[in-house]
Amino acid sequence: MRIATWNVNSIKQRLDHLVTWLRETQPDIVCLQETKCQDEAFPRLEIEAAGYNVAFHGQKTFNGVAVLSRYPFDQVTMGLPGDDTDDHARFLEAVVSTSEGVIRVASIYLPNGNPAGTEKYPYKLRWMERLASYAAERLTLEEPLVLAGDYNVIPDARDAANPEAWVDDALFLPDTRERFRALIDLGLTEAVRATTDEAGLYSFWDYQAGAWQKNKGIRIDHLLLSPQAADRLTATGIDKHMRGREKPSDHVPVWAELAIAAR
DNA sequence: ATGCCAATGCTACATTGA
Repeated sequence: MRIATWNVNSIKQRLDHLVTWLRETQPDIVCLQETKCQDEAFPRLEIEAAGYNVAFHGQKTFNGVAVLSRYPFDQVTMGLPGDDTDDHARFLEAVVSTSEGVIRVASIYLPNGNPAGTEKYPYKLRWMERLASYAAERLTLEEPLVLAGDYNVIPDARDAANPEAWVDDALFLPDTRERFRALIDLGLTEAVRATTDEAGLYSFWDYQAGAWQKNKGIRIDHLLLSPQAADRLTATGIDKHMRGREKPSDHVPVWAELAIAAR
């Protein structure tokens, strides 16, 4: 089974690309971020017509997450626990049933945190701590669990074409990377790094300054796997070609293949 | 040091993103 994550930067602007990509790559479960769409306007019918169940959690203008699944949803939960005052639509957890049991998946849109000198950065760090608390709790279930999304974290210098350009950025600051490491250290496996040590693998290229043409990318979209999911990891990939299409998202899909039979 | 580009909401330009 293939599980993918993709920050689409507006579901409405990217609907044609999304449906084409679903047909081409046949993922079983997809976590989307930055849908930028209120729930009543979500293009549910078009996605259902492509063969997917869909759960979404959006808001006006910004943020917004969704999960698409070829499997039926047993359970859908919106919002990351730990702060009732946080009204950003950045987290959606779904439990799906397969012939080999349940899989728990969360679509994550972790706060950017820039500029780092403002209240945006402590919000990011607190959000990461809430995510770690959630992950620690879920890991006790000993289920296949996939936390997939736009983490807004460059884990390592080899994950940026020009790491020097990011040293003061909220995506690469030591506190950011430490908290990402702490999350991994709970017992999660970062799927792409579990399958390759290659440098030069990116999931985002800025629209500005010819970043795509110069391949000045960063790798910030990740899939974190519980031990029960990591044990079944067989392959990962980054659908880089999607960045070269007309009117692309600035992010591309990242996916992991798990040895769990499709229906 | 700043704008570069793209999207939203709105219909001028501010805000957000990374």
